Amino acid sequence: MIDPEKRYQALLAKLKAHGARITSHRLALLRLLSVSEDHPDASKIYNQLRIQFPTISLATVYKTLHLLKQEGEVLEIPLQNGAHFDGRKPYPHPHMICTKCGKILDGDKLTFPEVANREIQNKLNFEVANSQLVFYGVCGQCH
Amino acid sequence: MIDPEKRYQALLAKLKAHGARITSHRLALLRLLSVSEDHPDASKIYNQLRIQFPTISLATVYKTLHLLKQEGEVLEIPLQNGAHFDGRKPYPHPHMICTKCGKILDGDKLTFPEVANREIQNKLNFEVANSQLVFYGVCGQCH
DNA sequence: CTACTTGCAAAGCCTTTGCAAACTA
DNA sequence: TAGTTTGCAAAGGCTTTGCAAGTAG
Repeated sequence: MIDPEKRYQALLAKLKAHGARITSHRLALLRLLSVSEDHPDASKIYNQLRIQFPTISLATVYKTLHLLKQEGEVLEIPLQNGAHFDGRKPYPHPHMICTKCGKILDGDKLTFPEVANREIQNKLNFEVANSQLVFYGVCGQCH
Repeated sequence: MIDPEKRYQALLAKLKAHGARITSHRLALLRLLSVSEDHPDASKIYNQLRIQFPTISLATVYKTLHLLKQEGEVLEIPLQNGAHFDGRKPYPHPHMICTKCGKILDGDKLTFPEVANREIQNKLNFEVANSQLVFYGVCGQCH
């Protein structure tokens, strides 16, 4: 499990180390990311932050997400209808999307990516650096 | 290996069975799809077809691709910078994208997706119906 | 004070849609 | 002829960018 407070501190430390300015909007975004288990998209983050900061703009959300992505602290999950973001587990991992309820499950404990990378290396002579693995189907609750 | 002529005939038969009208633009698009091993995007298809049909529009390309997708005869590969299409192997399969030369390799002979689906089913109780598996890295030629 | 950050509006991409004209069957 | 398909232009959704005003350090 990830401790939201620890994650928040880690994100904050990274921003500071990078020399970025610490604004209230950024702090709120870090807080939101460190708590969110649901892989929000930019628009959802924007709407959440707007509750506390009515003047915040979507552009600021995108800019800050971009910054965190560059620092390797946010994982972008590009889907057909826009990108979703994971600020708790910023390393590539499989995602399972339930086509009934829309939930996005994490597959960070699955071991098949290693099998995949090995097979791709051996059979295709292709050196995998990164991957984007999305599975669509029905989750246990919906089934 | 896929025989382009056979694939072309199969696509054509499917269109006819669907009751769609056979236009010269559609024939040219089918021909192009059945020959293309490089997973073109809509814009590339459009530019190729424009050589022979200078008045064809991008909208027509999208509409015809949509039709073929619905018939299950074209696979859409959604990437960050737009969708690419595979009209030769319209079933889901992994793709390897070389970050040096941009080539998109097919992984339709790889076996790990079965391992993946089984692991996801067993560990997460999630029933996979579909998947979109993209690996980024360096291909043999570029390495 | 200086440089970074913000909000706004505009623009960029890719894709879809509405509609009258053209065309297939 | 009837109904589909086409090209065009406009609009849609998501994301980025330019810039003047605001703010952190």
